[in-house]
Amino acid sequence: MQKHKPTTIIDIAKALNVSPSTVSRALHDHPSISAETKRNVHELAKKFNYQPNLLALSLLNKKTGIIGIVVPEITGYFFATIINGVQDMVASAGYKLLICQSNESFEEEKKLIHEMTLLRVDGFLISPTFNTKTFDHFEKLKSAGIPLVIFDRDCPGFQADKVLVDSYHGAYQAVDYLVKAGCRHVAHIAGPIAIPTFKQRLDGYLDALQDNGLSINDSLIVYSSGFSSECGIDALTQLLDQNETLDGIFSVNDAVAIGAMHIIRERGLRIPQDISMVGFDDESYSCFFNPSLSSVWQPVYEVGMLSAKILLDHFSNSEQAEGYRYEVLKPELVIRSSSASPNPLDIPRVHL
Amino acid sequence: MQKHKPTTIIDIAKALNVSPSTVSRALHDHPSISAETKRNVHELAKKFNYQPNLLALSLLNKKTGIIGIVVPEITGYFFATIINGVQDMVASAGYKLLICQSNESFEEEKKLIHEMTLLRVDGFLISPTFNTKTFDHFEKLKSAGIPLVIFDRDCPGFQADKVLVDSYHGAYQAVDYLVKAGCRHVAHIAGPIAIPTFKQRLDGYLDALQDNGLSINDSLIVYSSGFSSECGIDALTQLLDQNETLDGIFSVNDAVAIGAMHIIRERGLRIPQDISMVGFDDESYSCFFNPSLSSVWQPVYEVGMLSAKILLDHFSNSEQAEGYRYEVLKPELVIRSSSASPNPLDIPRVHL
DNA sequence: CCCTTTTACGCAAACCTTTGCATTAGCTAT
DNA sequence: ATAGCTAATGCAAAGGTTTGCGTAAAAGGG
Repeated sequence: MQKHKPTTIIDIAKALNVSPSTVSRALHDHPSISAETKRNVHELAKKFNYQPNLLALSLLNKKTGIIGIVVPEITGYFFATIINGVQDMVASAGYKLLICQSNESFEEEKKLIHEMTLLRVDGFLISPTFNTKTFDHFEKLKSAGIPLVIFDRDCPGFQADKVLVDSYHGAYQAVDYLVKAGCRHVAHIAGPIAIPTFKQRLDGYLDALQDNGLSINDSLIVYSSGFSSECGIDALTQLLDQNETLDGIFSVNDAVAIGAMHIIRERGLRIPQDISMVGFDDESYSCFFNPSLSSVWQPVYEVGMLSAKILLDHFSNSEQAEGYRYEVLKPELVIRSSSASPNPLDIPRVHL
Repeated sequence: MQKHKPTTIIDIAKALNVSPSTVSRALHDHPSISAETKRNVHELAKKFNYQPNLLALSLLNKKTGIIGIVVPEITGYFFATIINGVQDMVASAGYKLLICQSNESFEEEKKLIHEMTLLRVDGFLISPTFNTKTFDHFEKLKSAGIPLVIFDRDCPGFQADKVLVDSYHGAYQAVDYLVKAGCRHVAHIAGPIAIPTFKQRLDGYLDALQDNGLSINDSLIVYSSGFSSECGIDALTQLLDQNETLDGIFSVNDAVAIGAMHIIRERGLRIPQDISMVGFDDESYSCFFNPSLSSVWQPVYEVGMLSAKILLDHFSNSEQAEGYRYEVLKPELVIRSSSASPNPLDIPRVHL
């Protein structure tokens, strides 16, 4: 494995006894280069397998063509699909994507952003950690003139372009549906309400109950310590041990819902006859559970596409339109068989 | 959003009336710089918020500190977890990761590798497309002296460092278990056998049957057109429509198995009483199905860690040990309740 | 007081490419 | 013949950093 150093424009220039500038111009088909020189250059470039050094170019142009994306995790349908949306959008504009995971660590997030700044990425797409309460590291980007778009998770008080999903609306739909389907004692497995997204889901739950004339029972709200199925197990164990009357559950996400369903079955209860269940996220496997899990679908791919689009707009229209974009996409309730039908005569509409 | 250009070492030099070299040395704590100068430089660097330009450095050192990883997809537990393993390993060595998806497209794979070469990534981790039959683009990397490690999917005939999982062994275990549990008519939902991984799973299936003295029934082998749950639905519909006797299924992966289980239930058959099921991959949700899905777990995270480690070794020991590393990791059968217990008295061991 | 070290720093090259501004030669038009 | 033009190319700077080597001044030794 002989390590040739890559051919440069200078190598070609020497071999042809011309200057590097001539070679550069020939390769770019500059009009003031003779046809013969061009031919020679192209020929030699092919022969030596010349590849332009993008580093040198980036240094010169002060742009790398790389977009940095920071997500809390890539495992899981949600962020992976957002990344797909981003990828597809930026690739079509000739940009490359540098993907990093913060693993929900604020320190990691700061470090990653810093490192990517050193690499001179042209812009950022960021979905902040749940532990991101201060935004100095984002402000730094703004004052350095590096465009950024926040997606999926809001940063209250921080001004920037944002692409979010209307969690409140999704939650409201889900709970409203449960109530209209006959549930009178709907519980909520909530996420940490310090986080806007989960506060919104809780609010949607509360408002939907109240708008339907149901009173709120605080002991039907249980807070999950995390977002894995194991947390769902814990949450539901806690809930059932309270012995409250209970005929419906709105879960903060599908993974948790699945853990919860496991416990429901284990206690000999039936879904949806005894307890209806609605999740959030519409994971790819949710429709294959038994019973298939009703869930709130989010336009994840679109979030990715739109975020990327907004970022790309910064590159082309440098004349920064005043103000920041604030886009809120609508989720959609997908009804399957884990929740009772509103009209007992209806057969549940099963989505695959 | 005023776009300051970033401070350079030259700005500091001018402000202090010294040469850039002095600033550089001061920042690197070079011994031949006076304590006072160092103090001044550091002070000003902090004040101006100086950030070294990694592009210039990369250009100089001919290394970027970036590792390129090309995977067929990032959606899904398998590759996402491998990436986690890689990430953790390379981060500890100070490398950054450029993640790209080929979407199982050979052309895309070639294009991505080419582009990443232009960006001068220091090395590659590649899991080839199912459509990658020729390896010229890999050979190019080798002859350019760029180290690469192939993982998860083998490239027959191409010499390189490889980290693979022993699919044959996993499949053999699964089918051997099904037979010992009493299944006499074990079907296999196979992947495309043009791909070594799936050929191995098929071979494991065949050998396990024969070693147990069972004959092979070709109509019990059905080929799935893909790897999603929808494909499992198709495959099993086809299988059941043949009306063959059938009491066990070994599926090419969990997603397909889940689609298959859906159909089994729909036809009024019971799992595992009528048909036992074992999948492959041990997805994170598999243990929450009803019944929970037995599966072959693969050491995914370890594949990532080891692949990255081997690549990193190339950077430190440039004195290339002769020959290529060829690592084959062992998968492990995880028995849950979708498969009958070997001894009817045993209660199935349920893994969470 | 002079020679030798040491201390502290500057110069310039190297990494690779692009591009505005010469520069050269050959031609045309006057 | 000569100014003016065009065609084809070269020069050099710029982008930011590191580093071997050279050098000045100060310090030390005899």
